Amino acid sequence: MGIRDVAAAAGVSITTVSDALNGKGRLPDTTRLHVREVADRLGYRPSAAARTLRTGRSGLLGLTTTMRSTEPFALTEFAWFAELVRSATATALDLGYALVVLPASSPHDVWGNVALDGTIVVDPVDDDPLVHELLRRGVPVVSGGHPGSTPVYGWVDNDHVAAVRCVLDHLAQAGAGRIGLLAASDGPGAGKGVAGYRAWCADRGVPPITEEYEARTPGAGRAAASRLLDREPDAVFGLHEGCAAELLAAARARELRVPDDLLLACCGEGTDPSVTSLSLQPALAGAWAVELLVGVIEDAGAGPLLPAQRTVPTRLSVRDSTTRR
Amino acid sequence: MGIRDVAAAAGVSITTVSDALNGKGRLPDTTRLHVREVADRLGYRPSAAARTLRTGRSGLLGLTTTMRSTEPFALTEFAWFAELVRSATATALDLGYALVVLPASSPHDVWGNVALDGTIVVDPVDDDPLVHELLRRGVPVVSGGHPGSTPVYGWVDNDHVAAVRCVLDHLAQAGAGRIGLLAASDGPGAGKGVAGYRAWCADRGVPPITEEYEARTPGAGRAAASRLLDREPDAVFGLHEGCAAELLAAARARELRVPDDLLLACCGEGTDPSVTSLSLQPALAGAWAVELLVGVIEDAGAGPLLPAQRTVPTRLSVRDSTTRR
DNA sequence: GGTATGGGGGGATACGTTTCTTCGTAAAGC
DNA sequence: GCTTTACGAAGAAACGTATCCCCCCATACC
Repeated sequence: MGIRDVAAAAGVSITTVSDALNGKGRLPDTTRLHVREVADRLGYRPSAAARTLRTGRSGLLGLTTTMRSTEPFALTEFAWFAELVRSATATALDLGYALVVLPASSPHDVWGNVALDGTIVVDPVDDDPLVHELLRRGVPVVSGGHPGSTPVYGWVDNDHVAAVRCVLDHLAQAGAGRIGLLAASDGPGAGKGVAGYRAWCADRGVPPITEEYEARTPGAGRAAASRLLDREPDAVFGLHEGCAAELLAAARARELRVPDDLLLACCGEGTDPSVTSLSLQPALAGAWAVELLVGVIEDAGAGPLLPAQRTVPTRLSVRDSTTRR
Repeated sequence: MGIRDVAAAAGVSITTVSDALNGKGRLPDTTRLHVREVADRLGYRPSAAARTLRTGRSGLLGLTTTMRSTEPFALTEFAWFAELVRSATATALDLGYALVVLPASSPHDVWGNVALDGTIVVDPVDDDPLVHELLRRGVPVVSGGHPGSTPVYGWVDNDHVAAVRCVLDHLAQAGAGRIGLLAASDGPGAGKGVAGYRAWCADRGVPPITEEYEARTPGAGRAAASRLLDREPDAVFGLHEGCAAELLAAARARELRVPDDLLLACCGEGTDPSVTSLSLQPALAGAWAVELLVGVIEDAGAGPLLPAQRTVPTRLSVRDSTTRR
């Protein structure tokens, strides 16, 4: 059931059918309508594969991230990533594309088996080999998070330093004197977040109090949270999702009340509605990354466009955990 | 940079290159290695589009669900659906497929532009037109949730009646006498869930106490929860995600303590770690749906297989909200 | 009468694979 | 010496679309 059959049934040529169905060429409306009617009657559906082969466009965008184990999602930032993917999917669909989530590497060669018009790489490693491979194939790449030295067509990212400063300022204003930081050393933006914290401390002339842990190691978060509280801060800031839960548990264990004895704030999408949290707005990041990517794809050839960059704003939700009664 | 160039560079025929790269045909290892070496040196990558056109297989699975507005996810069951998608994606990748999430309908004809080897339809409507269209195209369909009268190749579903009974038994055992039910009337399995509840009540000879609301309407959940508590139950069961939060809020508003004055349990993925909840195990549902679908795809032609069905078990996590001190 | 003009439509090719079929040659079996 | 067998490899036909380019026929214009 190809375009040929439609052409035969309608008594016209293949060219005419293609033009009629795609609104191209110069055809009288009568012909156009006739062809469409015949195509409908036959239940004809054009082959996506053939169209892709011919035009070189598949309408498919890839989305990937560095991942632990075979899971396609980074567990450290599950809520953040899930929301980013949801938003990216919706935006892609709005623009006429479909989005497929792929692992950075897999036993089967999935990357080789799917034709991609472009790809979003979330948190690429430095000089990401996957990105280089994609660019070599001519697949445009936009990154989520600063791409480092990896050359890409564009990227979206939060201003991590400003974000950290925002939270710290808020804690200070709420009366905190000794602010501790808990971070997952392998979390996204960890380096910049910690650096921003140290810079802020240096500005104020206060000593930094930080503990880090590997998110992959079970129990490491709990232990680090406990170590942090050992150092007797009057406020704590969790740089990554999950930090809040660990800190709350550790505080409860030593009978510290939040916010009375300890102020608590964290980055992340705030599953706990009582904890002050700084949203990184993953929905915006996902949507903008897709918009950037589609822009690159559709403007291909329109001059040597510099890598476009967009900074995703953060949003601080002040809640009970930093509101002294 | 096609297979032709590789053939020319290696001094062999196209057939030989194809066979060498795909491990088919009868070729001495020397030839195979030589061809592969040349292909590598040239940086040759086979065209997924051409392969798809020729073989009729794209390695792509679709996943869709009935949705409100243009969002590709049903918001009522966000955590449930997100986890199902995550698990389905991972399983598909393990089996060598990629998964693309599509809306049931969209302004752009995305369904027509992507070649799918099969599709999972989550919570299809009765006699789903999308499913019929897919089947007409020859795309195998597996459904998540009972397909009703829609003909599909297989489905996965929870045993909603048993699930409800399980929770009610638990509440009764925990000392509940008057158990109220809160349900989103447009939630998945709502009909069966409520029916199961009524049946359970009938068995015991106790009057059912139910309130329903439309999840789409803002504030409806809060109002329904309040109405339910007006009827003075000593335990409440929220059939859908979000019910727990509404019920907790309503209980707090009238100074009922949980679990002392009111036992609380709900279905859902339990974002609140203090609420007893019955997980529908969306990860299992997603994985099994993919396995079923891939089975259908790869056994195509191996006899007229009856629709395969798998029942996803539920798991009750008993927590503080139903544990009397 | 000859030639622009423009609407309407068809032929043929290319996109890059996979695979069916065929072909030659050399060793082995009778 | 002649037929089987097996091996190694190539030719060529699809798969279904989009599109470049050309052709034909009126009408209109000089």
